[in-house]
Amino acid sequence: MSNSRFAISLHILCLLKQGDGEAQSSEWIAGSININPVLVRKELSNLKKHGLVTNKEGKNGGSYLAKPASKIYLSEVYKAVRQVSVLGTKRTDPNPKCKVGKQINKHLDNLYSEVEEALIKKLSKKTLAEFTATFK
Amino acid sequence: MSNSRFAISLHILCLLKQGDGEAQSSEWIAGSININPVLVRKELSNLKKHGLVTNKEGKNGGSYLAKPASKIYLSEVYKAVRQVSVLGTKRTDPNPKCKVGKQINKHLDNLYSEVEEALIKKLSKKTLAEFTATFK
DNA sequence: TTAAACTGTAACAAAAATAATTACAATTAA
DNA sequence: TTAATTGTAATTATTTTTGTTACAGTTTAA
Repeated sequence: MSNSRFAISLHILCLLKQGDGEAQSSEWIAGSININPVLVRKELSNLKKHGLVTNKEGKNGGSYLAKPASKIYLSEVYKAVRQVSVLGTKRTDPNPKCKVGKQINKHLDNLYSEVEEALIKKLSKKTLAEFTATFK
Repeated sequence: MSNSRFAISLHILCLLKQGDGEAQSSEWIAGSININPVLVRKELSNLKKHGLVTNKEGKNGGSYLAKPASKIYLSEVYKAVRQVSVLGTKRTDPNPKCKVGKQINKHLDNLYSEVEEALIKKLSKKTLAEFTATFK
């Protein structure tokens, strides 16, 4: 993952937690993260799809957490933004005529799954509430 | 990490292990991975810097493992190619005028370190020999 | 009932990261 | 001394990521 979706989503969630139930606009959120509001809306839409946020359209609309911060595990955030494997992907396929080339992808996939599992396990031990608790 | 350096490096190491001490040329390696030989040479140069491979220049030159595959931990491969944090990086800095924006990077860094530690721990449990052992 | 403040999303453009290519000097074996 | 190889710089091409523009749809409230 070399994009910044995890960081952006977590930042959004921190702001919503801090907002304490009040609807926060994507414009305001974008201002804190310092990115384009459209990107924020895209991430919000994704977080919504994964059940982490809810929102209101229209005037005075905005977003807020869909459940208490103490019930949001960081592993959920990871799963929501996850696209490719932790250890990267290759664009071209290896040479199937080579013994190693032919089999390596399968073995890499297995390895990546194991590693990702460990990562998710780690993230599932921390909640959004715990993460934000250390903010002074 | 959304580039494919880990996969490429591991692929190289598998080929060298299979090559059983004989020098393998970057051209041949590139053919198995199906990428440009110059990229292979760059990765080899990096793996060499990290003490995982050795090579011979000149005619009949090429690369081979610097130590037994049973002594090469996958965590070493990860550390050799690691550039940015597992969970991604953001290009722009958050707004320092915002309470959350001001502090989040520090907290993200801590979180990333913890997660990466878990990942490395996982990878340090598997050697190159074990990884290649399952290749038929 | 209409204007203002929002979200949602598509389409396109810009910027950055990644990979490929070309070129050639340096090294070594035979 | 020639052929096969590494090492590496410079350039180009491709892909991914991010930003921008535009506008339709929703909701509130004057």
